[in-house]
Amino acid sequence: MECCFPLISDYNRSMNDVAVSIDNPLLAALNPEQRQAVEATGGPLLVLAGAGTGKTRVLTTRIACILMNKLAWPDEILAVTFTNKAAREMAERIDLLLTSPSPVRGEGWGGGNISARQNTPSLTLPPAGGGNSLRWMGTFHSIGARVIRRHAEKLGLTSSFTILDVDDQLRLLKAILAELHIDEKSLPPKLFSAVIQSWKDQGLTPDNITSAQDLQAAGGQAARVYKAYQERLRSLNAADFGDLILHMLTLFTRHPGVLEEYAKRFKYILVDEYQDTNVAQYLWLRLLASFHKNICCVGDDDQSIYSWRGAEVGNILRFERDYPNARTVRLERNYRSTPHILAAASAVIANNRGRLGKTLWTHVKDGEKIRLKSVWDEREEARFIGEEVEDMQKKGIPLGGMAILVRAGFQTRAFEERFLTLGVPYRVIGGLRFYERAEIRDAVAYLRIIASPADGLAFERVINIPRRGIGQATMQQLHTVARNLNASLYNATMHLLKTGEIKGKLASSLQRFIDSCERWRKKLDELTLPEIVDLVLEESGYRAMWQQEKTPEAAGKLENLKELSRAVGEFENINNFLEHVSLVTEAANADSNADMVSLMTLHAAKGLEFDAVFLPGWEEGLFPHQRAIDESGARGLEEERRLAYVGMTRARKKLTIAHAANRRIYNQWQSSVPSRFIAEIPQEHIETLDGGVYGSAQSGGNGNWKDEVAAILGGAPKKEESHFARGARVFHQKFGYGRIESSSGGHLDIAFEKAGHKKVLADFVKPA
DNA sequence: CGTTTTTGCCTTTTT
DNA sequence: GGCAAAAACG
Repeated sequence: MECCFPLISDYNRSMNDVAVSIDNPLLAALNPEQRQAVEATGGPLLVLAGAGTGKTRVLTTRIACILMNKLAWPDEILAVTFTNKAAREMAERIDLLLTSPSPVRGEGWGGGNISARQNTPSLTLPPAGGGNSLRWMGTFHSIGARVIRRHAEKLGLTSSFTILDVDDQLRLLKAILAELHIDEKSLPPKLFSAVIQSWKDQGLTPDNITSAQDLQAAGGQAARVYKAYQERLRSLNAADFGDLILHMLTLFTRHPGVLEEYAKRFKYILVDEYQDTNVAQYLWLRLLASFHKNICCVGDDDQSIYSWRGAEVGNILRFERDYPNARTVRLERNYRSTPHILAAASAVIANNRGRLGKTLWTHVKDGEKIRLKSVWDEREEARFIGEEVEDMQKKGIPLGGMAILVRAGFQTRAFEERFLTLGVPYRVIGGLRFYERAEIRDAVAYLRIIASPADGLAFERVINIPRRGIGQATMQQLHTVARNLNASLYNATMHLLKTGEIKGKLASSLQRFIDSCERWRKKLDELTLPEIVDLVLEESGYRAMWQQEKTPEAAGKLENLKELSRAVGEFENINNFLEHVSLVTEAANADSNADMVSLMTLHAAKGLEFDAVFLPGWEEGLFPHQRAIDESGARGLEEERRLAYVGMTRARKKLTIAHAANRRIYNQWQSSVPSRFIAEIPQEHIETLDGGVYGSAQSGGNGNWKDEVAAILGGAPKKEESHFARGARVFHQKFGYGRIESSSGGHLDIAFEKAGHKKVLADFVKPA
């Protein structure tokens, strides 16, 4: 998709070149590079902002300066982020800059400090960008939704289209697979969902699926499923997350007039976390920037950790080629970490190739070395970190200033158990989000039916929750009738009731459901939203359903429902609320101000910082993760390394890395070798703690300790089993290459590439 | 149609 | 090993 926008002119040039006044007090608080990035308001600008170098500060000051110098009105600035949190934070900080005459001085109020941040339940907050009337500040998806609603009819939708969640998507795909007679077993809906998602990330509509490789995806079925899926979405007046970007591209390329309107409007475009943009987002930005060309992208190629979600580091690497007059500013002065931490992180990331390259430095002189701890297994790891946490707390570091960052979700369990026995307060960040909880989705589905009865997916979700005696057979009948009449499930139900085709108990049950919906809809005008929610939860019997269940989970669910009815009060109407709930996905963890240790994945930690950071599980196979290497080879390994870099640079003062010799994964003991990333840290930045199994092997300080470790492991119990680790690639004389699925007592369960699944004796297999 | 049993998952997941 | 979704059963 080439940029097809012909209206390139320089009519606005003179205005853009007005220099931001030097005596601006906002600039006084910046270092020279930051100031450059803020002052270069005319033309394309790439800001390479290393971890902890104050990129949010640059972005917000830049916007504040543009406004103060009246280079543009607030609604002529487009500022895009990836998360609602980032958008909200930016809005707050711009407000602060514009209202307080003398800005807060001091080094780096750089990244977000979780203990200082109000992590309030965002369900109740208004959409970001409200306060300072920056109407076009938000996430790619929220801006997409807004643009698409405005021009919905050009895309075959109405302005009230619904945004599907992942559940809805899968349910829809499942129905389509059934219609197309595609076997769900061999080609599961999830596979199609992934392929379609990745196509949308690349900006490919069904008509654009032409490459041989794409046409073969998912057994050669993906292209036609994609087509059918998009048709179904349109007939349901719905869009999925990917569509929120893809439809904008379609809109802009098919209707140049619309593109012109937006491209002319946005005199300044700012993009946060540019390294995380996918191709579709990249194309979209390029179209919008084609007129004024005042696009400022801030990012860090070393922190690109979402390629598996379609992010293209290439976007940042090619910026200078795409915008010939682009300026590049590097932010390299780090305001967060001590020298040892910075040097270690820099040394690790230096092993990656194809970087744009930055050298972080700090004026801070002192600071501790990184501490490295070897432990026997994950229980000892948890015990060690638990002790350290208590120790640091005694020394005055609040629990809220500590975090344990893991590669994979299951790792948090050992720590949770440990903290529970120690009585150390902790919180797990990530995991199930508020709106993803089943009870919230159910309640929202009821609201969706009230707001738009044609919402068949919502109808299907709750028609039998609580139980109304409507099962598969009835649903099938409803679907058939709906298809024949070209009507919604809701209308089909009404039709069947009218004609008397459904009788008896079933009919009265359905009738009651329909009557209730009608009644609730009529009340929309008289009652407030919380009253509506309460009414629906009460009259539908949904709340009663959970009240009858006397489990602790049920109590939690009722709490969440209460929270929901409280939260809707903040919204003007039901549609505002529904839009918000589909686009905002943050956990409503109530008392986030409490002093607690944070447990999260490395991915979830991006953008945060802590006084003390613990990085457990630095073992080959887990980190770098075997699957990343298997699936993406050298590229996968480099992304794992960036993840290591992100993790290390979260720490302000204390950084502790740990690795275990043995780890139980899915109840199988697996012995492991320390992560190669540990070996990439220069010795002079490491302090090796004793007490571990092979602490002595390392303290020798020779470069060969990896071998020693392997030797020690050779003597560890269950050697045979660990020799063939789960996931390891092996070779068998008869069956060829394969991957170990499981092993027990010398018997291996192997998925061979050619021969399929086989059980074989370990003796007949050797590592590939 | 609703219950019980069996099977199949098991890296990360900004919206 | 543990959990959720499908299949089998009543």
